[in-house]
Amino acid sequence: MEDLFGGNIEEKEDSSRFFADVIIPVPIPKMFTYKIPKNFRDEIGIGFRVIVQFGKKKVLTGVIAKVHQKPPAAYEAKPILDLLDNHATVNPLQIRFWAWMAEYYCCNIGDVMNAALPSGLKLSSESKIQVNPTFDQDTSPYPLDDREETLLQALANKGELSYEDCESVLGIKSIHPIIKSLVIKEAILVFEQVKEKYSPKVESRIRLSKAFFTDKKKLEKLFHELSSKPKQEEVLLKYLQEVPVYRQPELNSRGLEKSVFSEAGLSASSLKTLIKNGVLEEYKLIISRFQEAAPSKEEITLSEYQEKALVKIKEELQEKNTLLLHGITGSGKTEIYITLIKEALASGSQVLMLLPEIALTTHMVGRLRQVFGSSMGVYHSKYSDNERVEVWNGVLSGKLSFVLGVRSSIFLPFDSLGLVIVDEEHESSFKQFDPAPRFQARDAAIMLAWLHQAKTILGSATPSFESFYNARTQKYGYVALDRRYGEAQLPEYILSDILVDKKKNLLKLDFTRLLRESIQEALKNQEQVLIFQNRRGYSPYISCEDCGWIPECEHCDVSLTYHQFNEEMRCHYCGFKEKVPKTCPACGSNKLSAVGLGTERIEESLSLLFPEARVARMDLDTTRSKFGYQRLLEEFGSGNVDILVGTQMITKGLDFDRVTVVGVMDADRILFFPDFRAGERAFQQITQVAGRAGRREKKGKVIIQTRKPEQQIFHQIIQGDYKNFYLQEMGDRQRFFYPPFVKIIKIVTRHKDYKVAERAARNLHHLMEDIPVKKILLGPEKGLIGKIKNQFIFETIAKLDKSGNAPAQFKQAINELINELQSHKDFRSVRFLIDVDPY
DNA sequence: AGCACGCCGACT
DNA sequence: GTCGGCGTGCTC
Repeated sequence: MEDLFGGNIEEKEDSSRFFADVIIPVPIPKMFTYKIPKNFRDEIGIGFRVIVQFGKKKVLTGVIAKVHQKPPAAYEAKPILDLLDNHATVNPLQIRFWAWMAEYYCCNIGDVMNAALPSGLKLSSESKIQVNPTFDQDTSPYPLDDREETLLQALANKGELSYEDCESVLGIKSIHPIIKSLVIKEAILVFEQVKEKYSPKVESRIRLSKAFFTDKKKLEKLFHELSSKPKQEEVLLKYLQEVPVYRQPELNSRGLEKSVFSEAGLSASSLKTLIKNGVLEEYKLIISRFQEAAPSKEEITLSEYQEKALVKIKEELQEKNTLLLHGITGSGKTEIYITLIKEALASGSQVLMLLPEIALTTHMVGRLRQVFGSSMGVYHSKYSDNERVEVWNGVLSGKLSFVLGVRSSIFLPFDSLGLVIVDEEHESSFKQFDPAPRFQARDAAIMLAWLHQAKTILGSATPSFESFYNARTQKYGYVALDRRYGEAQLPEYILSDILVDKKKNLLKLDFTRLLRESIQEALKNQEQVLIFQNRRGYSPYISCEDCGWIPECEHCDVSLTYHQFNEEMRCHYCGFKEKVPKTCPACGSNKLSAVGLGTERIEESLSLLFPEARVARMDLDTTRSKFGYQRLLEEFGSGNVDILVGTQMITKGLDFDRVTVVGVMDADRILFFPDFRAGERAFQQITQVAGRAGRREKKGKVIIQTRKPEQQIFHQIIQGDYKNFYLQEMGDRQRFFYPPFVKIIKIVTRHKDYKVAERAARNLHHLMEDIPVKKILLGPEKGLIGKIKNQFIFETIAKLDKSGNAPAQFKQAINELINELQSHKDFRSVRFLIDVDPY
């Protein structure tokens, strides 16, 4: 039977699968429609990765979002070039999640795809060259120079060369001109080759060949022959010793790791000979990059107190989808998490647990690994791309049903989440600032859980005001753990007045007498000390004592931070660095001095004040390497370090019994930061770092250096009075319209020309005033940092009514306004960024 | 975002 | 005369 188009019924079956809307990893607010070639119409589906041509030159990996039959009206769709998968790499739930994120955070779905897929799952297209088949050197009108000849010769041998190959063939860096010239002379063709970036880890293994394995007589004969070749005999014996194939024949198929032979000091050439003679055979096995670890059988025993909390959590989750677990440091949240995770897994659900990046290398991972073994995937930003692809595939195949990860792990291909935990939910690092998508992983995780009909638990000792507010207004469930686990006692807080000590001349190298004496005593008792200062480098800036000159970044509107260890001044915004000048470039004076306090300088001061102590520093500069953070932690944990100086990093997960003194160098720096959230952050940071002090039998001491000890917030921190602090701050938040009472959307305008940036921002502000939504607009104001990377920055803040669809309406309107502005020639090169819930 | 097409200055 | 600067328009 034939249909109208002359195809038979079988073909009609896939007539609904002519076209596909494809997500392309480019910042364009659209999906693109491609034609599905006949030969994979039956296989293709949502979430499959495909190769498509995009534009004239680019070949990209796309993800199918929709399959349909509607041909695009305005253009001829290009065909999909290839199908990369025989299964969906991304599931339909994820596509919905991506679409939600693009809409909510005002970015392109391609941006979300870029953030979501590990780059190993996106293909790279590599430019390669081949000989032009129509080229004949003898008849060519163009003469070739030596280099071109060499390249053609190499090409004739190899068939094709990548640009890198060309570089190594010619031994020079700039091969582009040569390739260009050869293309013009029609000697070569350039083509794009797509290649899979992910490469599985393979292991060489050795096993006995089939002939010898099945025929024992043959083996005996072989040993007879080998008696004159002791080295080969040794190798074979080693194999039989390690793999007793005659007693357990099934072992032979897996064989033995090749490296075993070399590690045993056996001859590699004898092994080679045995392989050549067909006695042994070598094969490759794809192995996991992650070590196998068996889950422990240990029972988690909860204290009576924890047990009660657990019951309450389950009760609350009957009614509410999200729950705030407000547990002070050391209250035993981890055991409760473990119990809940185990139960969720036992019921067949998947579990995702998010941690801020700096907390992910610590105690918690080790503890969970102990319980869940290698059935738990870990997704960390310091993992290589191959490792990430393996976690992705592990989730996809169902091998990993529990993942512990940083904010980007919300993008893993879960299909049946039952529980999502966000620990340390107040941490600002859950918010991605740059690039798009500018998402808040905690909020996105709640959305993700909702898509899966899963439950979310937010855990923190110092909840974000948003979450606490949601708990108090009954939107979230709420369970508090306000007792420390075991016998650990709450630390004693002492405020130490910097100004008083300064007057009495007791302030030495920025340390008050109280703090110095406390450190001294701790050292005497062989105890450890933590010093917290949220500023890395030696000092925030250098200044000329005679004329007041301060070195500033050439590209940004900030002073350069002085790093003493390499005598450099660095910009923490763009990475610009410069040597410290010998004399002041403004007045020639040589009295240049470092002003202010950074971790490096504190480290130095401590070595001067306590020459017998072993001091270490933990900040971005000392933990850049993959294991830098872990190494420092181990050093400190093993007692090789007496005093640890650090930034935010030390407020997380350090769980050491010997810490009895915690010093906060400059509490005012946190408190007087110009931001409505400064108080909230100060409370969180000081409480968190204080939580590191004194855990078991001994009470810890927390010494806070400040110039304004009378501030009420200190007394609330000291009393652990989160609630009253919250209530008081919330009064201001409500009066002055700040979150969580309003929704904030920040619009950032950037341009290399100050005037253009300002005018664009003003224009946009004007246009925004007419959006028919109840709102308060602030700005445009020069950014906190007026210039970053040579781009001037202006910000406008919109405060919106949270309820109803005002935010959605507003976002849509802004997008239209931005489009309108950008079609104007003056503002074409202006960048507008929308940051939803910027925090 | 890239990348091609297109129109005006300093170089062989 | 050309190489190349980056303004602007488009990508299924």
